[in-house]
Amino acid sequence: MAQDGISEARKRVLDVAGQLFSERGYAAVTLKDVARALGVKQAALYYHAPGGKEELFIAVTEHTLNRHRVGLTAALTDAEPRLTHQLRAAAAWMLSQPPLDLSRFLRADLPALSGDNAQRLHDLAHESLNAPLEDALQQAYQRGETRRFDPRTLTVMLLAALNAVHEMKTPDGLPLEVVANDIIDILLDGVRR
Amino acid sequence: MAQDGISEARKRVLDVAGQLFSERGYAAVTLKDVARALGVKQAALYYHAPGGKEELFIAVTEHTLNRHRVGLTAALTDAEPRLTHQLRAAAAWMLSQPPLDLSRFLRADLPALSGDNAQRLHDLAHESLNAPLEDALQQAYQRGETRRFDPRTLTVMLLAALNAVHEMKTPDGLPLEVVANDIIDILLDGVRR
DNA sequence: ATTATCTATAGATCTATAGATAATGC
DNA sequence: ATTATCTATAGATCTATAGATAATGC
Repeated sequence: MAQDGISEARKRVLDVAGQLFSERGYAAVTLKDVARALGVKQAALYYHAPGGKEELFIAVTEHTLNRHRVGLTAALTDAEPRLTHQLRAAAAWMLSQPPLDLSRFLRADLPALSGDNAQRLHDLAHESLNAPLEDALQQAYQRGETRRFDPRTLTVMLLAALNAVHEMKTPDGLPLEVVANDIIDILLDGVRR
Repeated sequence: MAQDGISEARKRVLDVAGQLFSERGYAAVTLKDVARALGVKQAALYYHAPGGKEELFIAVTEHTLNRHRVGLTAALTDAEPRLTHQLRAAAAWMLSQPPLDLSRFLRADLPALSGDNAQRLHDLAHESLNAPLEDALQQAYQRGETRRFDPRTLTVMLLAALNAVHEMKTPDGLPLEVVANDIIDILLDGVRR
């Protein structure tokens, strides 16, 4: 067993449930769906989340958001300190993960939870996703790389656009990263001649 | 009764159910929720949609997407034929409507429907939302207003970003349209210095 | 003893159907 | 006759609980 108190079985539950919740959202995924994807019976999930579906969703979401906080922060700090490279690294990270529909998360998933839990996850999402990007944008501005703009708006756009790209799964054509780089080029350079 | 065979009661059902489905998605909205919002009993919905929840969702979605096709096309053609004005008009239209999370729609709502219906709604969504914007972008390119770029990617970004803006409901601060114009400025001009 | 599962089932919720009721329009 | 609702309820699904089982670790 791992020192940090997170067993193999638990990690697998969080990963598999995370994939499903991420894809279809809280309401559309039943505990039976999760159990089937894991190859266990539905009641077995109550061992890992005695509080039931809401507790499972919260644990899964915290797990996912913490992974994003670490991965996104690492991408931004490890990249060459120029906005283009940082955003490309951030985009590559986001595309390596299951799609994350923040809009649905805030508008549909969170309101289905108890007020306290909703607030906590809302804050964690902001801290894990928006904050690192806003900071990087802010610093790029201070380095003189950009004109004046609202980093909150650009961050929301970037997250929404990257999630949407996940959709354009390019069955045949160009790889996702090419499309992601297009997105960043547009955000940085625009399209006006 | 209206000539076009759409009664007042039916229109109200489509509007109210549309608001709910748009906000929380197919799975998260129960027929009881819709009925409560209408002030009727759940069984009454089977008069308007004898086929049940899926049929209701399909009617509602077709209603919503057709409204968008008309509204979006009108915004684009009525605006002065310059990309900035056209996109601002398109943004104003989208923000005047209930939020539309295309990502959730494609990834969570459609897969819950029968294959045929999913395909039809998928096509209608593209025809109503993406196609008008892609055409406008294409024409702007041909007028020489933009550099070369992929209109599909920019359209997906724009729709995702406008939906996300719906979220930043600016309890106190600046009105949504200001944020929407920021978005369009960034897409057209970028932020790089 | 702890971990991770199982079977069986209660209780709640949700979709859908059957049949009745009342108002309006021919 | 058509439109738009209602009450009552069957059947399916979903969440959650109780108690048993088997493997591993002390």
